[in-house]
Amino acid sequence: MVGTMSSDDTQQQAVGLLQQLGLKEYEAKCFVALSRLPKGTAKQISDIADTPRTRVYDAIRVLEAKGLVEIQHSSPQQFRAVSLDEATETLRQQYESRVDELSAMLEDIEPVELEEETTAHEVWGLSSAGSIAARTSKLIGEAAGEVVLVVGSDGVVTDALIESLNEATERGISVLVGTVSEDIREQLQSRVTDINVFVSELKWLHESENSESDDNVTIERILLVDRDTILLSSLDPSTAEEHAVFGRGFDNGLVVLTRRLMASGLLSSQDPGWN
Amino acid sequence: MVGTMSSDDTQQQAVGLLQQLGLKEYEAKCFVALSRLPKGTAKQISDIADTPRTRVYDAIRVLEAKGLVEIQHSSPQQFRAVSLDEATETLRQQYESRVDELSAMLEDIEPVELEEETTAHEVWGLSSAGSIAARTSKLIGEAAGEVVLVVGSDGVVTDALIESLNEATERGISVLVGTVSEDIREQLQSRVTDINVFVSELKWLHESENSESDDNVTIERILLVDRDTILLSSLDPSTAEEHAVFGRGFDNGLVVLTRRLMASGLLSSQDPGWN
DNA sequence: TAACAGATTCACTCAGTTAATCACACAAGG
DNA sequence: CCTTGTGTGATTAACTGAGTGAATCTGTTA
Repeated sequence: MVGTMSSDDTQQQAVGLLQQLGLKEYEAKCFVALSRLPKGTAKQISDIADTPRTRVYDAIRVLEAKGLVEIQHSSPQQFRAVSLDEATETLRQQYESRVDELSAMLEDIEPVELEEETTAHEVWGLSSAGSIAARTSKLIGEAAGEVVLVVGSDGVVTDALIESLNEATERGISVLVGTVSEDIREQLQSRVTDINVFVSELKWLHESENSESDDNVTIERILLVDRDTILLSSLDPSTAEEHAVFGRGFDNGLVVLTRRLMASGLLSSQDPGWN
Repeated sequence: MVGTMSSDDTQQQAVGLLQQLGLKEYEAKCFVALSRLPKGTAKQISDIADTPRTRVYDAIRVLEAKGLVEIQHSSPQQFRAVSLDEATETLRQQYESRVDELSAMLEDIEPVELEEETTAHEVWGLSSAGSIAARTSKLIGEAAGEVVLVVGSDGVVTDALIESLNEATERGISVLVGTVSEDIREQLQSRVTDINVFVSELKWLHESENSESDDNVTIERILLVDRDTILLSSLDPSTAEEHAVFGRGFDNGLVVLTRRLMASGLLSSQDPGWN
């Protein structure tokens, strides 16, 4: 049913998004309603937005304070939403400034006792596709000599990733990428210079894991940097979430395992029978 | 007391910002605490963050799902915040994608009944410095022939404004700007080509408004575009908020008033005795 | 002017969420 | 075996927001 969505559904989703962006339900509903009218009174908004008319005023007041709505102080009052461009720009700027402010503060605070031991042998878990992607780029950017990457789906191949890879090859880093499909292989080969991409036949990685146990989670990325840092993420089909483990240290168990794996994969790739 | 802030205050503010960015109090506190440590256990976090230890686990779980924290599944569990860069980047991207998605949806929805009458004689009010600035730029960008602007403080002179003005002069628009200080005048004259900037002696605009009534609000901007559109904003000293009125239509009362005002100001500016 | 209708504000109830505390199961070490 | 500390879950209290109706204000009409 993707692609076919009732206007009502879309509206509901927009309300949800607005709420995630910090608005209350009434505020979100009123704004969406106002976005559909050149201008409107409390009554009109109340009808369209399906909110108690008596609360429209509160909601609009908040929206006005946030710079999303303008008010005509007549009787009855008229309201109208600022243009879509202005609204998104306003929201964006508010958020940017908050993040910047926060960033500055945290930089100020950070200095506390820091007695660091060797981080070796540790394995950390992290979630959220966004932050895993960010970590991927960061690690590629920090590579000293070699990057080995296996991409499990085309969702991994973002502009940011391409950029990271190009930046790495320019630094003289050896970049070797394995993919699951010819499509992805071609795309990477053409967009990244001096890269070595091959289509992997690692069926045992992507096909149903034998029979029992794992409810067929799929490997999304494997990243091995300088043979001592590993990022491995998988896609949980039930929740559609991406989870990753991250390890560092040449003799970290996970790193060793993956290194062996990659080594065997690399050898196989030279093998004619390997495709 | 600005500039001198206890680490504790800063921490509290950071927590507040994080909450505005969508985190709960515990989540925010834990993240700030973790930002001060290379890594930490639930107990350490609980001590620093001043949150019940038994609730740290929940909070961290949420943070991990949002991509802000990574977890080492040992005993005891160890937690650590992703780097500041990664964190802000993650937050930024989440927000960006939401705004983009929202933008797309609202564009889809907007078409509802639109029977527009003449918008003349209406005066609209809007708040939020950010959105007033956005509106200012938008109006300058839409100018057909003439822009008259009075800036009441240097807070108005942003890069975005400079850009709008330059873009306007390049289109052949006549741009005339009045300022309150020689500083601002020089800055504008140097950064915008083909602009006419003068220092206004409009004391009656900026000085205490006579005696009673207004608790000395100050005029922040006056923008008159093509002699038929006006944006006038003032700064409320008690709340430090900027409020604006916006009117369109050649015979709109507010527009007429301002046009007369500007006209007299412009004439005076030619007058040697006017400074 | 009096009465009226709609517009607007305010105060209140109810429900869901979150903060805060507690009780308990579990593991490691003495 | 007891002690210490970790981790999970249940419970209560405080708060926030949704929803509703009464009170106030406005302009209009009889």
